[in-house]
Amino acid sequence: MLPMKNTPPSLLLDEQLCFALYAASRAMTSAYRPLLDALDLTYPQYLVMLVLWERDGLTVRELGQRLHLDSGTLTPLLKRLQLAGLIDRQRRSSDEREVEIRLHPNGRALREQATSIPACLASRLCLSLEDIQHLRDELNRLAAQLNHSPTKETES
Amino acid sequence: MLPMKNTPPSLLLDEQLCFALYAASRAMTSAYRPLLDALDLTYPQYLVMLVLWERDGLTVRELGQRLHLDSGTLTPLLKRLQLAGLIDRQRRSSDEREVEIRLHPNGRALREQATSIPACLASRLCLSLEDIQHLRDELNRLAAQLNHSPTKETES
DNA sequence: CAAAATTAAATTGCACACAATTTAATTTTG
DNA sequence: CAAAATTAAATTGTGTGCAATTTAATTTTG
Repeated sequence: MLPMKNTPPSLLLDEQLCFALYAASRAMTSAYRPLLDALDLTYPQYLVMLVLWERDGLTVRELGQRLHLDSGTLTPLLKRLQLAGLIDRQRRSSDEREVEIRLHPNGRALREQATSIPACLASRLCLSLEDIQHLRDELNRLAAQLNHSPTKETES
Repeated sequence: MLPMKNTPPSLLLDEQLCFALYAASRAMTSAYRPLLDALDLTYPQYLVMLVLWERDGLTVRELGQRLHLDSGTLTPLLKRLQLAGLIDRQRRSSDEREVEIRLHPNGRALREQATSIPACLASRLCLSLEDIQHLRDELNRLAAQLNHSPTKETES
């Protein structure tokens, strides 16, 4: 009775969820850029600052767990934040392998200038707060699915 | 009567739509990686091939419009695809400014090996096809919103 | 306790993204 | 038609992402 519409997955670009994600993510980063330029931050640097404003004194490893980034990405990024005078990096005396990241006063103060950014972006989406939250939750579920079911299970 | 829940946008990482997008997009790319490794393609290279499999003989500019990428990204990527023997690049005689990208037989043949990839990925999402399509459409609307309302309008 | 295994950062190398500039070809305009 | 403006790629430079390796510190184990 119902229209049998079982279209198999195609190779058409515009039908790919992956491309919609890729394009939307880059569009979002581009939308942040002019706002972050005013704070002299890149988008990934902004994410690091969000984490540190929530909880200061994390290690590189803990930052990486929060953002799903490894030391190959974080180490040079954090060096740039340090050079900009926003953070401090120092080895933990309790475990010299770990590097603790702490906010400098400048970095803590920068938070004030960032408070208006989320609302500024949200206003451009033409979506209700509920829709935004729902979309965010869907994306988080999606990422969790992808991260928790790797192609090759590491057989125990 | 209804619970007044008008939470203002916060700076908490886990409440940001932008981070959900950023994380989901990278998780998606990581999920493609093992499948694309078998074809010796990176994810952006795969997107270029998707476009060319749909319509051959586009210029760098047309490819860029389709993927929202500029020549700074595409030129070296296309050189690598050419080096891999998948495409051919040559100036248009009708307009020597333009470079036309054409599939090599190898590049055309690679399509067969790619046909199973979308279904393979879709199966990992634990979402119905309808849900996937709906999410894709929402993301496309979101990207369109962000791309069509730049922060600084270029005053005509 | 010393050798082996593990762990955390850093480093190296490659491939994007993207702003800004350059080069070359075409189109517009005075 | 020639100079000016525009356009398309390429180039240059910076900053991610991420795999793979290296270095140094800690933990585990025989």
